[in-house]
Amino acid sequence: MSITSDILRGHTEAIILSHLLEQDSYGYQINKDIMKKTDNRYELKEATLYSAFKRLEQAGYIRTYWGDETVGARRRYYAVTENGRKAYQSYKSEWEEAKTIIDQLLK
Amino acid sequence: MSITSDILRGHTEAIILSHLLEQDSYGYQINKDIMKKTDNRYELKEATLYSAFKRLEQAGYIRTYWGDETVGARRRYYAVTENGRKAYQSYKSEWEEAKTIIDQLLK
DNA sequence: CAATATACCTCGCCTGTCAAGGTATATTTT
DNA sequence: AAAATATACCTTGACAGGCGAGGTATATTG
Repeated sequence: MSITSDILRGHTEAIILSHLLEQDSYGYQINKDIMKKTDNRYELKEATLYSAFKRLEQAGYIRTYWGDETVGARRRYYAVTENGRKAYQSYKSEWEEAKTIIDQLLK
Repeated sequence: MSITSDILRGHTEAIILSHLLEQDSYGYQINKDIMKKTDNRYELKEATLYSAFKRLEQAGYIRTYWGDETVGARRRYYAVTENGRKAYQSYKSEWEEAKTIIDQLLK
C-alpha cells in the first residue's frame, strides 16, 4: 500500500461504478479486484466500500440483489442503474478536469 | 467553481508549496493567484489556506516573516524551507502515482 | 462617507475514510 | 476433531481536511 487515502478521497464512488460497469459484483470481490488491478498499491477498505455502497444506492446509482449461492456465504450483488451510468460519465469528466488543474498547479 | 473539494482534498499543501517555490508570497495573494492560474475553475478558500499554512509550518515545510509594508495592511509572507522542498518532491511523485492508479481504475 | 478592496484570522459543522469490532459459513491445516 | 484461515456480510465511532460564516484593521474609490 502506498497511496494515501486523502489523495484517493472522493474517487471511491467513481471507482466502484467503473468496476461495476464491467460486470455486476459484490463487496468482497470488488475489494479483491481493486487490489489486484493496482498490484496491491491501493486497497479500497471494506468500511469505505460499504459506506460508498450506501451513498450510491441512496443516490439511485446502483441497485442490489442477493446471489443464489447454494454453498458458501451469501453474496449481495450490485448493479449500475441508468442514472449511475450517467453519474459515472460525470465523475469521469470531473476527474479529467481535476487532473488538468492539479497538473497545472503542481509544476 | 467546478472542482469539488473532495477531489482536491489532500492536494492543498502540495499546491501551496508549488506556488511558494516560484516565489515567497502571502495568503491573500496566493488565493488570488490560484484562481487566476486556473481561470477561476478552482479557488483555494481562505479558511482552507490558513489551516494548511498551520500544518505546513508545524511540519517545518514553510517559515513565515512579516513584510515591511509602510502602506496598506501588513502581510505575512511564507517561504519554503529545505524540508519543504523535499516534501514537495514527495507530494509530486505521490500525485504521479495516484494519477496512474486512478486512470487505471476509471477506464 | 459608504462601499469595496486589501489583508489577516478563528470557530464549528460536515463529510469521507477506516480501524476495530461483530456475525456466519466453508475450507484447509495441524 | 479442533484450530486456523478464507469467504462473505455489516456497523460504530474517531479522525482529519475543507470551508461557510464570522470577525478585525487599513486603504482606496465612487
